[in-house]
Amino acid sequence: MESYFVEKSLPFYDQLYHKIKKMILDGVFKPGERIVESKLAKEMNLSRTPIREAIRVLENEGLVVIDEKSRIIVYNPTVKDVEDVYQCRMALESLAVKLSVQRASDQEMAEIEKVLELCNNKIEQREYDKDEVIDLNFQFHNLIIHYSANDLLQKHLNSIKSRLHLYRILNFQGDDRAQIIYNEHKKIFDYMKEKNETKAAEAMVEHLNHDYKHLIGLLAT
Amino acid sequence: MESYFVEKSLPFYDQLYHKIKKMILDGVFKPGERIVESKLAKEMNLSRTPIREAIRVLENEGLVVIDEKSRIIVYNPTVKDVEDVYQCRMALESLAVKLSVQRASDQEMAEIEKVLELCNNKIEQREYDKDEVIDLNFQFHNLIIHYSANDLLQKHLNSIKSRLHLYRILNFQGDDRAQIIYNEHKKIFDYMKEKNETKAAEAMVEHLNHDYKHLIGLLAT
DNA sequence: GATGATTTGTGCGTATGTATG
DNA sequence: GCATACATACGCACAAATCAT
Repeated sequence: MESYFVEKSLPFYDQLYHKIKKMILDGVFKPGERIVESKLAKEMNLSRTPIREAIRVLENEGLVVIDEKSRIIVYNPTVKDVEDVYQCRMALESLAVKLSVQRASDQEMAEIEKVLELCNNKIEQREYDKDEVIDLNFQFHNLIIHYSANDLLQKHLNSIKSRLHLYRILNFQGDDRAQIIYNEHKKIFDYMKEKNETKAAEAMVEHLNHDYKHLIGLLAT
Repeated sequence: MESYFVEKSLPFYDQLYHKIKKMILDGVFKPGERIVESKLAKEMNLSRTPIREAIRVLENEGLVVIDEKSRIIVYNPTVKDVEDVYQCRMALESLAVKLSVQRASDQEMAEIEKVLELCNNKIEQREYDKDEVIDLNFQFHNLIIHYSANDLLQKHLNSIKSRLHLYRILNFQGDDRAQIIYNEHKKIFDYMKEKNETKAAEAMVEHLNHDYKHLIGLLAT
């Protein structure tokens, strides 16, 4: 009978945290835009209390900022912020790769490889769905982070990923880097397979550095 | 007249966040202990509303955990957590050192050096105040982090520092490592002065690794 | 500016769930 | 199992600050 239990739904403040976060990352609320508690409350059919709790969490994560007049503003990154984020990302994701090399099982490695293969298959088609490729690339990074088996590392990288998502909303119009990215991912993975964590980490840093340069290029326009 | 303005005091939820955090880090609330909103509210002479908002932030930072019955529990680290934290700390503080080498002005470098000297002076006395030395060591790390001039990095390291503080409460009885720590700090700083960021970062990782080993040793007992 | 409408900060009441006896 | 005492989740009310007219 145990499998028939009913999930107790999460408290509103928790659900709201995820929901508002998603709205920001999906661009429903745009960077620099104001969020009004009372309006949100009305739209969601809830009181302001759980909404305020969710906002405090988003504030702590840096996804919203409280201005000097207590208004809630969606975080609006500066170019310096992008640099800061990428420096941290390189430090943390290169750690993630090293740990994954040490800790990922054969099966887990096979999973990462499968994502790479799928990505390669997509790219080889003349007409492929860009979003699918983006998603596979995202998965590649996520799997490595996940198999690093370091909860705190995952948490920090999660908050970094949120910010990256925001940058995408701000500027996303990729010229076609799918092939380049695939090659770089492949290189990282090959070193991982050889259990060469140093080289794998270096390849990751190099990859992220290209990504950074590319992003900065877009932001300059 | 402009310099005579009166500071607008921070909202309660914000003050409470700092206050409750301090109480946890000072050991007023001990790891594993329960915190009861309504009691806190009574003690502080406030309603539960701003307290709840502060708790949500502390929860997000991992300093308190909400258990399956919605109770607030002070975070109680496991040995695995210590490993996780130190891995992240090494990745991030070695980045901090590298950035500081690139970015710290001569004056800022002199400030770090002064902290080191003060520390050395203290140690050379037969009878010195341990807490003062601990504080100076803390300052050494803090200055390096600060002069890295990367806001996000500082934020992540701040949350890591909170956790380290908790470990101290759990187990703090240092056998005397003051001299060893000073030597390691000196080594890091000497490389910084030579603008050798790679060596400085390596020395930092080595230093933190010793720290980690030491802490694990204490936790084992 | 003065006035009414918003919006935020905070207190409080209540329902629901949990522990205790 | 029931009754009582707490705790938490949430809605609601009101004051102070801010905004708009």
